[in-house]
Amino acid sequence: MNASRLPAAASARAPRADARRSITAILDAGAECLAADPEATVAVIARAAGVARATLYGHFPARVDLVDAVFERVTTQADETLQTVDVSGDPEQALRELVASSWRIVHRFRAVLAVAERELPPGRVRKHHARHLDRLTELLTRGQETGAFRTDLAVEWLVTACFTLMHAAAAEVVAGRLDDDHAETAVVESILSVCTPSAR
Amino acid sequence: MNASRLPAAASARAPRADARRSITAILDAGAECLAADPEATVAVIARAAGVARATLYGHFPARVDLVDAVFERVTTQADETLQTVDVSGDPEQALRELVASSWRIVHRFRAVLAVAERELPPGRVRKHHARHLDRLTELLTRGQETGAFRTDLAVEWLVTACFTLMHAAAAEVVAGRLDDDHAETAVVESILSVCTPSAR
DNA sequence: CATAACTTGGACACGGATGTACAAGATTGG
DNA sequence: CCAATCTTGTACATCCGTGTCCAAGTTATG
Repeated sequence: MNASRLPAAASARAPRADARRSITAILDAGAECLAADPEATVAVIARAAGVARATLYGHFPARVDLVDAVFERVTTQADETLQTVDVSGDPEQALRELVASSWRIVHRFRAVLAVAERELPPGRVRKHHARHLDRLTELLTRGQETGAFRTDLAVEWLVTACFTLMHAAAAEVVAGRLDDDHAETAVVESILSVCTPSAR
Repeated sequence: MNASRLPAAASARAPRADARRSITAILDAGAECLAADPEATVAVIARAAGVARATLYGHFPARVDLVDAVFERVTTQADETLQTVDVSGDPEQALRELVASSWRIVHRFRAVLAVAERELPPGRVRKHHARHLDRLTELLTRGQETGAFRTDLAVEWLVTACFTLMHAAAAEVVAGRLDDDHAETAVVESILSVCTPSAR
């Protein structure tokens, strides 16, 4: 379905500089557009990328392929950013820092996650997301073992709670009901409260 | 657009028993279908209601009208259920009970909320939702005054956190990553941890 | 610079959802 | 029982997004 005029996937070799430029433009625009509107049209994304629709279809045979590529790219970039956070020290402090670094990213691409969840084959999402889940899971588990975090709730739930609260904080900022500074305090403190053993 | 053959909105007076039956059937099916799939088609909903598509359009001139009506109905029913919860006693205990009663409802209709948020004019959602927000806000405020709940975070944020955690728990149950009992414990305990002053 | 690789714009087929329009039949309610 | 009210099936007009196909123009690259 795509081997005639335009190089897609892993057909021949050495894509031209030309093509590479288009591809990254499309991927960038894709991330942007899908983040703003999960139902963004292929046509819209192409226009935003400053490229003809036909060109886009040349590189991504179907919408699904585009979404998948965008999703992969976004998660990869996020991963690179988050790898700079040191999570090996004091669990509580590490969680503070990880959350502070994560919540804006989590937010910026929540919509991309949503579209991926809806349009990609089952499992694909979790696979790409694994790194992030794992990082948090590991930290929380370690914290549970050292007694820094509560053990009466399952790690999986704690992970979910963390992500959820980050999303919520970000959404509130977008809605204008919370400013950046307060949001960061709120999300960090709330998450700590949830993960920490209650002294009540 | 709808005054010729079928009675819509508030046209003439006294709709026939016949019609009232259809309407409630449609509303029920609408809630059901939209809860299962936010993108449920008008045709699907009509079929589920055991009614012809034309009949549905007779009562709800456009998809939007249907969604609005379903949303209103759902929030109203939820409100009736939640009014049975006594929130005048000990704040902590009251919050426990309110959350326990709420999260299943929140869950059952989270998708309806989603569709309403996407298809209804801005503001419409918050208006219908006001009762629920208010109830929680009131309780939390009272608790802050009596010292039962933390005051270092704004009530608005605490409200958001509560709703968010309920949604999350519901979503986990749906995804099969959490069973009902554990979910209830998790959501109640987590919310309490967030709202309660930290003794750390 | 010549050739292969890439882009472009527009036309088109297709499917699915929305909303309109009727004419004929079934119910209801006074 | 009769007239107004409802329902139904079906057909149709529209719009919109996806994906395909080309022929002609551009651009990169050995």
